[in-house]
Amino acid sequence: MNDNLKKSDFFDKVYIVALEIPYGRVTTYGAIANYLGSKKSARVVGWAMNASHIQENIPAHRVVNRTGLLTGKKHFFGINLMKQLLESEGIKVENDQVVNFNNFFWDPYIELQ
DNA sequence: TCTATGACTCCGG
DNA sequence: CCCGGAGCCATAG
Repeated sequence: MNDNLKKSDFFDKVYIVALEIPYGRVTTYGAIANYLGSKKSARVVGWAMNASHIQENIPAHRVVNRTGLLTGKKHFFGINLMKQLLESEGIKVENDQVVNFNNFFWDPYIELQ
């Protein structure tokens, strides 16, 4: 039926966009939601990230909230894992927040067009 | 079916 | 940006 296809559609898109995030760059839940056409569905993007553990190679650590705060860090195995992953990519994280976030921000709506 | 929840965001102060 | 309040939408129970 078309409903099972429809159900995985949004999550699948989120995963695709997440995989398109370049190394050493970060984006926001709202940016992904906006790219998918539902700017208001930022929380759902968070849900997709929460369920992204079923998928492999999903760089969920590159997705932060609009201020660059690592709101999802507690959902990683280690509390410092998200920070470590970002810093390993050259992104400075201080007090659970990305330093110079605007400089690393990658907007799929603009980059992917 | 309905209610509650949340890895969010926008708005006004 | 900080703070409090409201809106949004898919999932879980």
